[in-house]
Amino acid sequence: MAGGTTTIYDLARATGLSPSTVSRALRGIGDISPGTVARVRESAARLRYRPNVVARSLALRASDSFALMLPDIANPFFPALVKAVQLRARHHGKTVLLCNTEGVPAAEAEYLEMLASRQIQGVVVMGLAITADEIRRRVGSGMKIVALDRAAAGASAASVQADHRAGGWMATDHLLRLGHRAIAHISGPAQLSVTTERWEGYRDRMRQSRIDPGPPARGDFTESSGHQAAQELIHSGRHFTAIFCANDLMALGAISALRSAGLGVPAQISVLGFDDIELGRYAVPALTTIRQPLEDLARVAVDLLVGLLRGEEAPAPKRLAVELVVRESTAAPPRAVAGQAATLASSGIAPRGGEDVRSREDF
Amino acid sequence: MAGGTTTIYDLARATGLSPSTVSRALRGIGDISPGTVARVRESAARLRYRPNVVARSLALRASDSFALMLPDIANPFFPALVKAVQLRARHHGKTVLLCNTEGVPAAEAEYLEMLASRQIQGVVVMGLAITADEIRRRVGSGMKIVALDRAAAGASAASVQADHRAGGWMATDHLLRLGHRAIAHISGPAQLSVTTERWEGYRDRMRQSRIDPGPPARGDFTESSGHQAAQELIHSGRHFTAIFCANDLMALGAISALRSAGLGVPAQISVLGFDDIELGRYAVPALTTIRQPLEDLARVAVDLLVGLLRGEEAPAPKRLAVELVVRESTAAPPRAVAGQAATLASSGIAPRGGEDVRSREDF
DNA sequence: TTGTATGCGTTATCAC
DNA sequence: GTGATAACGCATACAA
Repeated sequence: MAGGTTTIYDLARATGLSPSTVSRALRGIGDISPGTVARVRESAARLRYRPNVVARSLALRASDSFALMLPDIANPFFPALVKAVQLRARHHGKTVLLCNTEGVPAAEAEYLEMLASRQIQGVVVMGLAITADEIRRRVGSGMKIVALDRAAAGASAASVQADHRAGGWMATDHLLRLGHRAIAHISGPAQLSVTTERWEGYRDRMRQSRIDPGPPARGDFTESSGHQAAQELIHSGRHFTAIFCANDLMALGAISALRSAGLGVPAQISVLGFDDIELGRYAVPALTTIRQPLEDLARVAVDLLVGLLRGEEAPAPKRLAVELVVRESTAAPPRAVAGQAATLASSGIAPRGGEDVRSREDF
Repeated sequence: MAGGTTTIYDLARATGLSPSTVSRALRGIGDISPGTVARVRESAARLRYRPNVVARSLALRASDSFALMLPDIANPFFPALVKAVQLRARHHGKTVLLCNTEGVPAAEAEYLEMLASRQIQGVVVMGLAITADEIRRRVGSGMKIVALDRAAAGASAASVQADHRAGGWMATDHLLRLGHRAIAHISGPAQLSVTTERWEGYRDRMRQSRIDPGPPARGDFTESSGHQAAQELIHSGRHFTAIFCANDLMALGAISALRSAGLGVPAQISVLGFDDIELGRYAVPALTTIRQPLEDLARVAVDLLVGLLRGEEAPAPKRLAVELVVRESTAAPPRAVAGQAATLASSGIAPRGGEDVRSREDF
């Protein structure tokens, strides 16, 4: 045990066996007698043997970890997902390397080089700027890719996504059923597929009720962008009694802006988010939202990746159902001033009426 | 270039040099002629050579990454810190492995084994259950440890912390200056040093004004625990006009509970947090809080660790200053009902008066 | 300034 | 069932 660390050579010496037998006994593969296995295990425990993962990776030309690339861990949706992914990864005996790209393509490319350097052959990507095909072009076809909550840009990648379009549809439907007609939408970054899909769901449901959806206000999924978008909406003079925000964080920002402008939520304006982050539950008012199945997404993504790593074929893209969670930020539109509830002029005390209305899914 | 990857042997063949010369040229160490360096670099670029970090780690018996262990990445304070740490790590050419312990000692131990297996010899720990000495006992003295925002439990570890005690003091001082006398405290997990220190700052400042601080309500730094603690405070019938919460997340939870109970913030009850998480800025009301110098903490911690890894001695524990950030969740206590503002009986409309008061630091 | 030989700890391919 | 032996790709002591 040179230098304090025990190796299989030490175990070989201790047991009177050969290194290769020790190696096999430790991993329980090949034909080894139960007795030897026991002996090896015993002295491994006694000598506090710890396998050297680095040496193993070198010999195997493969690592036991994979990467998780995401644009911004500061968005509360992602930490929860990271947790879920790590949990599932451990279930497979894998560790995950977190790569924060900040949405900048250069960082993405740099990370990919890094992964290749480390013999890492699998990556779960979320909201990336570059496509799976570009990834392959950069680091070779050995890299297994699973797109999480994002259209598989490039035919060959496996992917799981929540059904964002259905989510947009359900959100809008909920507001329409409450009686809203003037529903604004604050969307996310234009290039992201989730942005488009949530918007399409909204648009389709609006059109179904013969209402012109109008152009979305543009945000970037941060709280401050939601705040700002809502402010612009207010000052534009555009009429609306509800806002469907493309994620919870922007919804929180929007609520903040509305209240600062003297507009009650949900008394005057209803606000609906997307994701169902923990924070939304404790916000005041508690956020009505579309829940993404976080654990399921993580589980499916990791399992998919592990499958690819084992050499399995990429299955067809998977879609997971979302769910409407009705809380307190949505209510019926105000009765009296229902023509201009959202203009700055009407920022006094709201007429009661919306507060206690709770909606149910009943279709 | 066997199997698609280029090695230094390939470069040696391409340049007519030996592998060791190539190795040195690539790293720019030893005495090598400028000409050979250029030649090596050129063919490295042409053959798309990528150093195999795994092989290097094996040869060096050391990894180029370090670990960041923290209890719960779902707490918004941590993602921001993770970002800052990763940023600084890249500045040193290091990558960081994120270890989420969920506060369970078994997970901590398991992660430590994992680190040792990977030849990782440095770790930045936050809010861990086990001490630095226990870490050393487990994985040997080779592990370099930097405690971040936590007392260096065990003499030998380096550490950086914000000045939590001063923070507790400043928070309480701010409330006292606004005119509050009955100030409750919702604290964190008892075994954490930051919990104790923040509480001590609160206690000292209270005593300085000859007010009995009373026992703190106990939370665990989650929003829901803040919510619950505030509820219990309300139902206890105990009198208070302000709450100093040991972190922002609990403050947000407390505000939620207060409002649900019909208590206005800050009109009836002032609430003050700790950390200055992004969310607090956009909450309604915007959270008054004690700001921790996130980037500085991360920078100092990483630099400290890199120093230790280079064989430098652990310097004395470092303390970084915190800062009071006054926003909207604190105001003067209500005038009229100043005797029982916090009981459920008085949950009607609050007397005005607190709303527009803005405090300044003026000492 | 450059080359040779060896080791890092493991796995895999053979042979016994 | 078990044991030699040769990779894996890089770094380094030593020799030239």
